[in-house]
Amino acid sequence: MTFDFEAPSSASTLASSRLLAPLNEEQLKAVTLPAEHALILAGAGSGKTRVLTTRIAWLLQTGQVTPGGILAVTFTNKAAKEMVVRLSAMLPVNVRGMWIGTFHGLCNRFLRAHWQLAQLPQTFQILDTQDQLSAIKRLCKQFNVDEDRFPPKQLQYFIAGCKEDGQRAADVPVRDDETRRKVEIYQLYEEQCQREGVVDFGELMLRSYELLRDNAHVREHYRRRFRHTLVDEFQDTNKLQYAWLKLLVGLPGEGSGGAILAVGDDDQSIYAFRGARVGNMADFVREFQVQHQIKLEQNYRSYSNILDSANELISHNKTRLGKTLRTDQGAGEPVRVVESVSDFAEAQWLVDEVRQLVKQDDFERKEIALLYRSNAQSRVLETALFNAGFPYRVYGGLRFFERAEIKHALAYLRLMENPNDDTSFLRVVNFPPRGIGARSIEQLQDVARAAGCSLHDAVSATTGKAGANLAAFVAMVDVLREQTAGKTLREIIDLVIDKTGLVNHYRAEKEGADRVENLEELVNAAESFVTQEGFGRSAVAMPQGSLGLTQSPASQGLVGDAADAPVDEFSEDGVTMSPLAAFLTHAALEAGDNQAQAGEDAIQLMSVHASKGLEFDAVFITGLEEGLFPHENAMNDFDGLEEERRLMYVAITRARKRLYLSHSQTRMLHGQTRYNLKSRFFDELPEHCLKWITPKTAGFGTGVGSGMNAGGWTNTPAQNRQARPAWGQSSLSTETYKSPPVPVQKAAPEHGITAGKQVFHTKFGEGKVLAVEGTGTDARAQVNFPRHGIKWLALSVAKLTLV
DNA sequence: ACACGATTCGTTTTT
DNA sequence: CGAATCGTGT
Repeated sequence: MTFDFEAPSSASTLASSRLLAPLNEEQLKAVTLPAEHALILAGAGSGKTRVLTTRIAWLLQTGQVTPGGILAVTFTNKAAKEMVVRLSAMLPVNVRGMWIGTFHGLCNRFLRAHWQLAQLPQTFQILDTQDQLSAIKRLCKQFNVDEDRFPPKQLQYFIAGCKEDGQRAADVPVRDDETRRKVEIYQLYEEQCQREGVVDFGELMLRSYELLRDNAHVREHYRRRFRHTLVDEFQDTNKLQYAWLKLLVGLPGEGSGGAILAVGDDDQSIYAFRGARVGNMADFVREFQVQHQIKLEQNYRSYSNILDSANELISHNKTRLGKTLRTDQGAGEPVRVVESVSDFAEAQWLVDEVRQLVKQDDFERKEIALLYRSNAQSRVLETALFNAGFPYRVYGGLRFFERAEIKHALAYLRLMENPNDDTSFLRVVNFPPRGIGARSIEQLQDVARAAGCSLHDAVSATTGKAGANLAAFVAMVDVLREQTAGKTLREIIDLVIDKTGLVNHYRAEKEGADRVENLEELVNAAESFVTQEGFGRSAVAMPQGSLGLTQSPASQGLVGDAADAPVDEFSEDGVTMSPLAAFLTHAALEAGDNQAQAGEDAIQLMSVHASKGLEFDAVFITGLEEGLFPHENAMNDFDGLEEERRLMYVAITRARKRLYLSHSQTRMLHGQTRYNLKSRFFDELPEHCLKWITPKTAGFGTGVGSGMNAGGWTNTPAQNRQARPAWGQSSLSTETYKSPPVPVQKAAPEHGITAGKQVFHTKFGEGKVLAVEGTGTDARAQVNFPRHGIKWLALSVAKLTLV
């Protein structure tokens, strides 16, 4: 094996070979690429993180770069943290010198260092999604925006979308009145944020982008510094993030920039709905004239029945770069396919199967995942698991720093840092209640508006009893600020939650025990944030010179930055962050875990989206039905179905040993029973990898009523409680281990319209019935008309005739 | 200011 | 069906 890097010392050759030994040929090639732009197409389970971290380690080990020359970008804090952990396990390097973090974390770091250039207050605060929404609502009220015509949620979506595309209000093309108004509001929102000294997530990116765009010397500084930029999950980057990378590194011919190593998998692009642009991969190859493209197709996770299923499914997508996973692990068990009569039955069956997995097959509970397309589906599963006494853990709820009581406490802390933060001001000005009602606040807002100042500054100009109460509130915050000067973070937070009356307020509430506990937990979180400082801080701008390059040019120890330009904007001011400021940033950028269920060995429940990047010994993909998965709402945009298929691909490739695919004939949705066809994805899987293990019972009449069916599961009372239409005798096969017959009669028969049938509509013409739901006058049918698309039609209204 | 009925509206989500 | 929000009444 030959390496084309500069002659290393014998010691580092040894060390390198130790690093490189566990790699396969593809991985090795990727890790030891020359310092040029490269794209790694890393299939699921192909050792992507290993390549990324080994690449960094190898670059350092062979002396090609110093820690300061490394920039590694990820999407989640978890991924960033994992990279740091694995890297430090690989070699004793100063991880601190490197910039490893999320896009937003790194942008925050930029803006903290260059707050003046970015025209931000030094103490700017970060709005999370909730804060942003409430800021928009407030704005709408102030400017009398019709909230029916312009729902705040939609405005939020609009603004975030603009920023993801790198557009300021002035850049948005206006086609119609509605857009014009939205853009106006966007502009007003921007002004409000600027006045209050707050930035939302999109703004962190956009402001950082503009900073680089508009300041050539800053841009040059970073381009010279970062010799190697590594981007994880590149398929998830949006337009702005890619533009940011282009500025930060520079296109070929633009001089001093380093090399980008982008790692991604177009088949796992499942975030187009929030602005991700898979096209960035192709653009990257073109614009950076990428000469090195490597596919990692060796999978170390799953048996081939699982992998072949994934391969076959994804091959139905038209727009892909093309990639086929392979494994040496042998076929393994077949993929099991299960059909249930109802979502309750499905849940019950899952519970029984899980029990068997644990009892007989020695699966650990935490190695079993139940996946679903939408979070609403977790409820039935939870109920069944709960009744069976199984410990389980649901991902995707409120996270720690998003809880109301925590946000209240943080709002006080933020006000101490930045009194102009009106969002925080309004959150706690009357919480706990201190006699400042809506009337007083309106009055205050009028004053603030007239004076063009923050609510905090307007207080002194407010008179009367309201004025006195407000003055008292402001005084309290001011006193807290003074009292906590020089105190430790723990002491500060202790003092705040006590003196503001937060803890007492929740103590007095009958349901408040959890909230008190959470507030105490906040104190602990602060404590460990301070003591662990230096670990897991990758996404956070940290105090005291950890931002090497932001030191003044005269100072020593700039890593990886030999030729330093005299840039006086790089003041040390942005670097000296108080522990409190750092903690607030941490809270905003890292919302924390959602309640860890006591670290128990528990079954894992999560949406397919949330499962990306994880793996389990056994995976159940539930609710594989038309309309649900693929989701009906996804069928509107043209890439919708393909993204659903990628989602399914992600789900399948989570499984190591055993995979179950489950669908149900009926499902409760919005309080109504829906009759669904099984997902089209079943037709896209290789027959020989599958095994149908649901007995093909004769529909509801016998299968449910008999209490026990051929599959061996017992019906619960819950199932029997379910109202059910009278089913026509269906001629379902009773064979157990065979492919299922084509979708059978699955609709209430009274109108004769059933899923799968061809119907005729006077206006839309001929179409195929996809689903039928409801009964009597509520009955609706979902019909796919070739010319007019998929429509829901009320059977009592629409004239549908069977063809 | 708050509590309680009425109503509305239901993908996916990280930062 | 169930949550989250809304509006009215005390």
